Amino acid sequence: MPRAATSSDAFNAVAEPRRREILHFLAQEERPVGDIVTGLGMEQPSVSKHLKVLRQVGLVRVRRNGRHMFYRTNAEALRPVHEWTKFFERFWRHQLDSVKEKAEAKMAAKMKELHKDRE
Amino acid sequence: MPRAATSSDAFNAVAEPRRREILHFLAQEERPVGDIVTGLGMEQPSVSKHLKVLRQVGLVRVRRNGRHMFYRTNAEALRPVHEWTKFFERFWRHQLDSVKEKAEAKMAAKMKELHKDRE
DNA sequence: TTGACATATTCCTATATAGGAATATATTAG
DNA sequence: CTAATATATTCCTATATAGGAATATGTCAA
Repeated sequence: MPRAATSSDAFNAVAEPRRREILHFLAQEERPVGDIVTGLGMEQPSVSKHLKVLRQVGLVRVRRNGRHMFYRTNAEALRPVHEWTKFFERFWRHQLDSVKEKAEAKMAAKMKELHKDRE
Repeated sequence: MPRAATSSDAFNAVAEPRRREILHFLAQEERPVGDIVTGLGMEQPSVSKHLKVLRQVGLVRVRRNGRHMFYRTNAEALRPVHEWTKFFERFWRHQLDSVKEKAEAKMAAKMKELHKDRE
């Protein structure tokens, strides 16, 4: 069995760095494809293909205006990814705490040694 | 060019649902491979392969104890994913706000109509 | 209608899977 | 040492890419 399709869900779609760049670029305001091409320095067919994947998983919305297609990021579709990682937040917080504790213990040991010298 | 390797970074590694299950399972405490196999109902070779990918991107740490390999999730390695999605949080918040505003506008229109009837 | 512009699609190829089956390696118990 | 247990690796195959090149589709302007 091969890997799940890039267009199967947000997790797979954002695994590609180029697509993350595009989502960032389209986060603030809608933009035509040409702006993405020049703005991010990618090939036009490549951008169109990435946009297709992003559209399939609902990460971008499109609106046509004449010959221009205006794309914009649909942030809502990123929530599942954010929520999933959020669950682990408390764990890395704890990890950081224990690193901090170790550093403090080390410092305390050093202070103690300095005291010894004075005795 | 094919897709970037699953072992190239956390984004690619967590695109696979099975690997996300494993990370969740190993978040609270370290466990031997056998526990993952029975706990999540996956094939043993499959679990070993997924663990290898997770190890390569630093998402899990291992410790040997006799014939058992104890794996645990290294949540810290998920921070880049969390931080990247966090940037979009304000956008989906705004989206929700505008939905809310529309709902409130609708409600206001209804109230106004009721008032009209009384006149 | 014809050209010019904007975007999408098709064709091509090398490559990295995920899972299943079989086997290899490592470690301990007796 | 040998058997048993725990985990890892190898071999296999179908499949979905990402990017490059070429081309198709769609829409407007004159």
